[in-house]
Amino acid sequence: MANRKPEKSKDQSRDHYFYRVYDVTCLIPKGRVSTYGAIADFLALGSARMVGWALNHCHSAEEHVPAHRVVNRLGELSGRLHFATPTLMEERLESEGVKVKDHKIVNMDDYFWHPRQLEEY
DNA sequence: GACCTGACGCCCC
DNA sequence: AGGGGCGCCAGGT
Repeated sequence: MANRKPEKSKDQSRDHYFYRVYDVTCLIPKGRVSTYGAIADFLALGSARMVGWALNHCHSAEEHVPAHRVVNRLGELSGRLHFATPTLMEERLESEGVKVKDHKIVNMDDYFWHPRQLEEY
């Protein structure tokens, strides 16, 4: 995981990066949320922007990626417009027990989950 | 090939 | 304490 990927092909490393982002995203427990920065920090690859870029292509993934559990560091649903419908993201969050008010998660600190917590167990 | 933009976030004022 | 600037890396124009 800490090992940097040798350069191989650019396409391969891109797909690999996609896979890593999807993988971490799928680790977010139901009813919890994480942030672009936390995922970028955990992967130690690219930047928070690249996480958003990767998630933007999650429709290419065969398996369902719970992209609705990824928000910006303020708890705002900045990616909601990229879902099938503008309200789908908050609908999914609400259905998991996460309160959303005005496109923003209420009590973000209570729901925030950092991938690093996985290793602390 | 330069320039802008983005599902971001830190630093500075 | 709120707002703006800039770095980040890849794609689109």
